[in-house]
Order: sequence, then structure tokens, then C-alpha cells
Amino acid sequence: MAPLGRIPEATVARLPLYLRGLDAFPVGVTATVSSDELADLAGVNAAKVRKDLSHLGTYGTRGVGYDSAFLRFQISQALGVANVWPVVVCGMGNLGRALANHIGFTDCGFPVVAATDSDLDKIGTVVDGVPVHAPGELGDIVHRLNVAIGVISTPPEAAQGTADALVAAGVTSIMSFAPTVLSAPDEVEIRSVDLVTELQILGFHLHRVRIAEDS
Amino acid sequence: MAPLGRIPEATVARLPLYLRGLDAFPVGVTATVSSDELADLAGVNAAKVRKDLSHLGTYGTRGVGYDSAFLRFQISQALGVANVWPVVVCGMGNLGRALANHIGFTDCGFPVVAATDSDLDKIGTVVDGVPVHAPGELGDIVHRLNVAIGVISTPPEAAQGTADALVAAGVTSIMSFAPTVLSAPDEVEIRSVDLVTELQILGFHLHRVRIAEDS
DNA sequence: CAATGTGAACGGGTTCACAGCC
DNA sequence: GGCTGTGAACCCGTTCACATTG
Repeated sequence: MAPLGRIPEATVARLPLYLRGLDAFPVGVTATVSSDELADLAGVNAAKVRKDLSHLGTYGTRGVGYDSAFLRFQISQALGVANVWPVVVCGMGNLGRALANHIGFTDCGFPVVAATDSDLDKIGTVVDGVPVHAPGELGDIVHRLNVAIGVISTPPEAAQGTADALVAAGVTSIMSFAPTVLSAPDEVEIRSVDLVTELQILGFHLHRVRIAEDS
Repeated sequence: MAPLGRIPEATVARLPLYLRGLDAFPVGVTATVSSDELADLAGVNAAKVRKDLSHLGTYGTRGVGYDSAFLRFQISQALGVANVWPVVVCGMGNLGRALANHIGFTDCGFPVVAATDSDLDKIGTVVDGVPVHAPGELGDIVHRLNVAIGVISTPPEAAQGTADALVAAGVTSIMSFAPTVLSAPDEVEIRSVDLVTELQILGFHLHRVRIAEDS
């Protein structure tokens, strides 16, 4: 059966990995993948793969595996990768510029169509093909260019204000690299990538083993 | 009681947020924080704060709250933020350079002491204060400079090889920005920051509401 | 036989709600 | 009265194991 009810978040987060795994999959003589093989490619275990795929209503064939082409299609469909979601990068410092480059470069349906920065020297210029505007123009930009996703790479002080501006302009998807907790209405999806926090988590584990060694 | 058994991963991941929240906390007349206030600062709910802090064996005082200075001390202690963990950045492309800058800039106990890159033009130069070496020297670098953490910002093809080299050199903490699944022994802690995957997750939700609207 | 699909058991983390203490 | 500390309930996700099917 193809229940196709709500797909659990944890599953959604793995679908991109499966998709990537399938792309790396040698399209050999036989065009089928087993859950075991896919598990390897995605770095998870086979049970998880099967349960995840069952949420898509996808059918493999017992004793054989999944048709890799069809599976790729199914996952693409579920994720909606055919859509193009224009991105605006807010804050074109070192990190912002690198992000704009990276995101635009890997041509995955997330074109960076504009950027903002408060530096008067940057406003009006085009950096790596991306036009830089004043922060005040964010609303305009979003509307004119149909921006769907906002990336926040401003200094921490400016992050909440930028988020507010994005939300006010109707953006409901935000990816933030600022080391701050952002508040926004519930309907806004915020994914926060916090480098310092990540490092501190790594540091915690190093600290633990150091303590263990000293005992 | 101060059980101080194993601290749950989910709690560890939030401790940095509490620490940051405390730093932002106005050291007012009274030097106490309630779980409610801290919850706001960290963007979580109060019950979580209390349970998390209970794992540290920390004591607040009922009816009052937590002594903010002591709490800061306790969390710092638990995370081991007093330690300094030298970092090597592998791959000094746009992203790597920005990361090296960022991590080094926010002076948090993670000095970027070296970098590697396969580009012959970069090897031997010093970028933003960070000396760039050939990938083959990774082992040396790690030993000479006591590197504890490796950041992988190479192209995807080179990521696994770089991880292997880091592991071979004895590095047990890796932060990867490469869009690949890395394999490593269990004792190696890998934190993967996958920008494209993050964007695709955002895209999924945008896709969902678009579908919902069209129905 | 081989590999899927899935109910059932399990486990970690979150939330609730309230007893305990200032 | 206010706020902490914490058992209990709850929820989500993972894992297991096996019946099911090409």
C-alpha cells in the first residue's frame, strides 16, 4: 500500500542522502538496489532504509530490491527537487560570500539570486555574479525575485533583525549561520548551523576522554 | 544529589546555548537566573533547562533560581571550555578559508593552527595567518602541532581520503562540510554539516505547503 | 531463497505535573 | 508564593525479527 501520510522528519532528513547515494550508485547490469546496498551508500542501516522508503509508498520487490531509477524518481518527487527555490544571502562577509558561491555553484535548484550587506562599499556591486543590495531593500528583493529561502550570515547582532525582515517579507524558510537563537513565528522553518556550538560539542567529547585518561 | 553520570547527548548539545545565553544575560542587581529566563535565552522550554542542568549535578535554589556566575562556571567545567583544541582545516577553497577565518576569529579555544590544500600555488603560503601545507604533510602537522580537531572542506572526492589521513594521524574529532558520507572507526566523532542536504530539507517543506495550497 | 514490508519491542528524549524546599 | 528537582507519561525514532512474496 502507499499510505503516503506524513513523512517523519527523521526520514525527510535522510532522503537527500539516499538520493545522493543513488547518484553514486554504479548503474550496473541490473538496475536494482537492495536496502543493504543503499544503507552502505547513505551510511545508515538497512532496517532504517526500508522503513524510510515504506513511508514514501514506494515498492521494492521482495527477494530482489528496489528499481534504482524508479526509486530515484520517487525520492525526487517526495522531496520536490524539481522545484527551484531562489535564495537570498544576507551578510556578504567571508562566510556569506563563500556560502553564496557554494550554494550557487552546486547547481541543485537553489540559485542565489541576490545578497544584502550593510557595507556601503559592497552595496551596488556584483560579487561572484550575485548583486549586493542594502539590507533595507530586502522586502523588495524578496518580492521581485520570488525569494523562498533566506540565508543569514550576518554578524550575530544583526541576525534577529534580518530574520524579522525576512519573515515580514513572507519568507518562511531560513538557514542561519549566526551564533544566536532566532525567534520567529511557528510557521517559519529555521535551520541553524552553529559552528562554535558544533566545535564545543566535539570539545566536550575530547574533554571527556582526557578526563578518563587522567584517572 | 550530584549524580554526574553520563550526560545525555541532547543535553550536551544544548549546554553551549545555555552558556551563550548566560553571557548575554544582563548581570543585574540580582545574580540569579530562573529556568524560565534561561529557557528564553536559549530558545528551549523551562522543563528542558531544569532537566538538563540536573544532569550536571548543579543546584539552583528552589523558589529563587540559579546563581548565574556559578552556573556559568559549572557549564564551562562540564563542557571543558577551558581546554584549547588546535584545529587543522583541510581544503582551503572559498569555504575553507572562510571557516578558518571564522573559527579562528571567534576566539573560543579552537585556534586554527594549520591548513592543507592540494593547490600548489597555495602550499607554502600563509592565508589569513594560517600556514598552508601539502596534504601529504597532514600526519606531521597533527603531531607537531597537537591538532585535536580536523575540519574537512575539501571537494567531495577528496573527503574520505582526508578523513582517513586524519584518523591515521590520531585525530578523533572531525567536522566535515563535504557532501559525502564519511566512514571512520567508531571511536572517531564525526559531525557533518551538509549544506545541500539542509537546503533540500527546507525545500521539502516548501514543496509540501505548495502542494497543500494547490489542493 | 533472498530481500522486502511491518508489527512489536525498545530506548532516548521531551513534556507534564507535582512534591519539596526556599 | 515561587521556582526547582524529578518520577511518570508520552512521543518519536530505531531496531528486531519474522511473515510474506517474487
